[in-house]
Amino acid sequence: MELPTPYRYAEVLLPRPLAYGFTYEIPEELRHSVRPGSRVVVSFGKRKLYSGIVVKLHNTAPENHLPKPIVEDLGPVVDDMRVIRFWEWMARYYMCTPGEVMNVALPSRFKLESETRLNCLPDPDHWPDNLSEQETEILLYTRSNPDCTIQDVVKHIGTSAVRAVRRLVDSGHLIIKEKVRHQSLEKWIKVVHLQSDKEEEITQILNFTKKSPTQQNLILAYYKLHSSTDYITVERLLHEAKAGVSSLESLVRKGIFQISEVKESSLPGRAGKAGFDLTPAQKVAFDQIISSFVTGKTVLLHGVTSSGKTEIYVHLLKEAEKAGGQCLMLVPEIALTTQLIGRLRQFFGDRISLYHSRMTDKERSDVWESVRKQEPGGRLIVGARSALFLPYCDLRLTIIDEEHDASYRQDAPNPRYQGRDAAIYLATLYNARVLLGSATPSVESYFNAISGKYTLVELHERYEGLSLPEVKLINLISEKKQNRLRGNFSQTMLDAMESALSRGKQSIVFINRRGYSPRIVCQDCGYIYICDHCDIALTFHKAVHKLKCHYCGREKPVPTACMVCGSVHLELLGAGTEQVEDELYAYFPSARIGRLDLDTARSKKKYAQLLTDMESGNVDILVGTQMVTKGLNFSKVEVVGVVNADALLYFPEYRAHERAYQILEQVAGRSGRSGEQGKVYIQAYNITHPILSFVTAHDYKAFYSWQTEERKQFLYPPFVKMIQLTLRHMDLKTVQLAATHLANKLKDIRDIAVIGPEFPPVARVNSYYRMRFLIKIARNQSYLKVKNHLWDTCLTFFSQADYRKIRYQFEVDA
DNA sequence: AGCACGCCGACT
DNA sequence: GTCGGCGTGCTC
Repeated sequence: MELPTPYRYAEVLLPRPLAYGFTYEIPEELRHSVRPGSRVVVSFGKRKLYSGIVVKLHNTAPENHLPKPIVEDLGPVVDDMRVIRFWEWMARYYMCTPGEVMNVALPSRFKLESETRLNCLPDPDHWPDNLSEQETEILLYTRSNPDCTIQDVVKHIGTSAVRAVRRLVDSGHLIIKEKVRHQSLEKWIKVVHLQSDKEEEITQILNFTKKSPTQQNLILAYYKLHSSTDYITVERLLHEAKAGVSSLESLVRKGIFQISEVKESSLPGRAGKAGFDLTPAQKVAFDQIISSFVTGKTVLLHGVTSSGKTEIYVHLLKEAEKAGGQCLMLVPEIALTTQLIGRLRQFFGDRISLYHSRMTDKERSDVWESVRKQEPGGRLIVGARSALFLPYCDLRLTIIDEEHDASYRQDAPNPRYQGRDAAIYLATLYNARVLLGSATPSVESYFNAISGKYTLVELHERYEGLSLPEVKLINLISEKKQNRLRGNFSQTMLDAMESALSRGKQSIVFINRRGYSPRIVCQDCGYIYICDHCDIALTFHKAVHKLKCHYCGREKPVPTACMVCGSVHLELLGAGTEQVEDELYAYFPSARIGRLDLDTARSKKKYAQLLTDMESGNVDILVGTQMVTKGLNFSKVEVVGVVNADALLYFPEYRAHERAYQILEQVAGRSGRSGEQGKVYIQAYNITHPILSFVTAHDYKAFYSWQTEERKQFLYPPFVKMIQLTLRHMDLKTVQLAATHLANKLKDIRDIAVIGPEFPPVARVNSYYRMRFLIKIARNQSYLKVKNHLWDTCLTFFSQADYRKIRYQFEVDA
């Protein structure tokens, strides 16, 4: 039993974009249990109940108002206050509110919001006579649907019901109450035991079940599992014996098996496979990492594709596990569903837990609890960027795989943060070690390594003496002149794929666009079909026979004639994955072709199937977008083809070249992962672009110095800090006017350079016109000071009546 | 962000 | 008069 706290008040963080926590009074009877990290139910506003998190206890009574009492204590969800400090840091650094951070941090199971329930007076005799028709209707509805919500009434009667409901509530004819649902947080697992009085020999038990082979399988599977694990779950046993529930149930009825439910937290973790040896090169890198960790410095591991970075991670995790504490391994979202997890499971069994947004909320809150309580499954976490928010108590190692990957950045909604950078800050809170790994490090991280802030560890050798793939550039202009183009492919590339196919090898074809064709143009009047809500051409999708907008997701039917001039001569311009796939079917009729893009990967099942088929060699050619560049290892891939490199190189964005280099080098790295050297063919109209020569030579350092030169000259990160401010509104004139006026205000802020306002490449998205500013801040200026100043300026500016309806957002470290 | 409240124009 | 639309400001 804990002693009552001497504190009367609690600062409670609510899941709303409010600038700060609110003060509530802790009632006498809750003083022994409420503490920082507790989840409490509080009333907020007129009648709503929310669950919030206590961030602080104190005795300072609020000056201007009487605090409301805490209604209920739901127990702790955070034990270590560094978790809350991390939220507060993120809100400050990325310019949003702590409530918004908390909102993404907590699994929704922890976020309660009350619903208003309506009930009428049961006896119609007490209803007044002067009711309007609508009021009667509402009372009748609530009588037959007790505990209904206002939304239910609205659905039945219409929006106009809201006011009538309020009148009925005021006159006391409708009773409202607030209801919050509570759910148990403990995960229960069904475990199978052999009945205690049936400890006889296996042969004897098998005798009981002579007549049923499935039941015999179950018993054999039980003995098999029993020797290797401490407990046997129903799920596992059925899977192992390939049996159904019914046969297990009849064994229970016969009194052979017993099934009990236990809390998952009470189970010991299952063991994994024993270790393996690192290659000499990997061992050298491993030792360098360890010795840098001793000094506390962050390490950047730059290892070429297929150099075995994962093996090093596994060894580090093993060491860390032995030492105790918690480890976090961050990976890009997409890599989670693939082979990496399988490999980690091999070594760590169930002791490693996953955490990502595709999990169910139940699964997520289970992991949350096991991390908070440091249970066996809460020590090794592999997750996407959201795993940063788990309630660590003893974080000692953070590994960030593919640290350059753009998906570490969350760009909507708030908090808009860079997961890699936030992970580094999180690690400093816990004094944990950090390892960043990549074959194509981000310019920022490499800059930090060169300047001595990080330790640079390099792995130049590919695993098992493989050589890096040979890259050939194909000049599309000269191929065209020599009549060596077939559709989107040069003959050279097709020949290479043909040759691979004939020897049972696989090919990967990369094209940076999904759909069939990114534009439909009328050949007579030149009209291009664009989205009604965005300033962008619609993409033709053949599989679903629709035009799709890749910005807002809206779909339109495919036109048969031009909507402007009526001409039927509509032409498809440009190529996407669907078209390339179709073409390949024509060129290689016997080949098995798979397609991997957002459209085919949307279903988890299909995606997994595609990967399995690729692994087992049931697919000969894989066509895909950037998805094929991320964390996929297929040993039989010999040829990688890039259909059109130009499409990557000319984006009006300072990171475009970096991204292009990363994508090309990563996709090239998919080839030649076992035995023979891989071959990469890159088609382009301009083959003289420097990026292409860096990729051909696999020369990251040359790319880096070329790129930093460019950034230094034009003042881009890492040479300056940069914040992007975007304004949006449905009306073009309104945004333009506001942006011009805001520009004047921003001019007055010292120590910053403001570029803009400018229209982004796509000015209108989802019916909103956007204008943006780039704000550059010298590295030696106080970033926080400038941000505060910016924040205040915008707050005052946008509170003016004329601009109140303009939405604005900051992207820090844009 | 919700959500209530209050002001104002349209219509029975 | 009453209904519904919308702009404004507060929430411990």
